[in-house]
Amino acid sequence: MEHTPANCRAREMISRVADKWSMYVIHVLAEAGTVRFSELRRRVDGVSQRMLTVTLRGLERDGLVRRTMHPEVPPRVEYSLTPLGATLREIVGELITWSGAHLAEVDAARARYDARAKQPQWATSDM
Amino acid sequence: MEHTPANCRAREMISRVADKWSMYVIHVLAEAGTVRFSELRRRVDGVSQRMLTVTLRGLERDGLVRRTMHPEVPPRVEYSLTPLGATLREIVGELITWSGAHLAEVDAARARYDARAKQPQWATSDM
DNA sequence: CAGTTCTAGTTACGAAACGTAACCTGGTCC
DNA sequence: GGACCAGGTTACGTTTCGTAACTAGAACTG
Repeated sequence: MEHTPANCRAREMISRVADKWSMYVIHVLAEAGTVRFSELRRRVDGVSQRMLTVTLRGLERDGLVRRTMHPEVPPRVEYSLTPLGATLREIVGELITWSGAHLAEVDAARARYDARAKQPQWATSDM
Repeated sequence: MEHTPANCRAREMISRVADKWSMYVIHVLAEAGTVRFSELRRRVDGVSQRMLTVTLRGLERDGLVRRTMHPEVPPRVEYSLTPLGATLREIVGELITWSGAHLAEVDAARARYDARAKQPQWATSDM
């Protein structure tokens, strides 16, 4: 895979989508279908109201998420994945599956790394 | 996919790996095989020295990247993907492919969104 | 023999992103 | 008339990030 224009732009796309919340939101929307803002906030554990707004705006702008506003009082706004978002969702799903599958290995690697980091220099690196 | 312990931790894993530079570095390492620090810096376009160091440390800690230091002067340090990193690489590759494939759609969606955003409220939403 | 060059970082500091908490809208309930 | 609802926005403090300067120690240069 060489440095074609497409994968140069890919870098930009990845920056856009590869942040903490975007993937999480896509995943939750994929699970839940159509969801209201506050329900989404409840499901995306740990997200702040501001970051959820910001993330959703970005995803909406990129055509990954559809935002439907019902002009009522109190307001009702529903979010769902667009077809485009659904295609990305599959990859996010794989990433989650991967995480589940390799969790133990990562934990082990971390433990090893941290143990080694605690050792001063003079510990012979006989690994 | 429910909220099992594994996919709860998956959230943590995603936060870890789903940042701008980690994916990019994994991708470049996958392409290049074994690479020295400065070569990597040249290939990962736009990364600062500090962020490359930080990113590599994180990936190394998680067992995704192997760091081999040759105690010479000037120092020589080589980085490569571990087998674990290689499995993740496949998903990153898919994400890049996706980006290339759907670039035009995303651009179009952005243009639409931005055009609409410029319109004041009184523009009837007859899309 | 003093000064420059090399790599792979680290440190200091300003800028940008992020999280927390308060406020806003305006119709309904008490 | 005050509290409440949902879905935000704004203000502000903290954490992260990017830029630039500095470090090591040997080798090469003048």
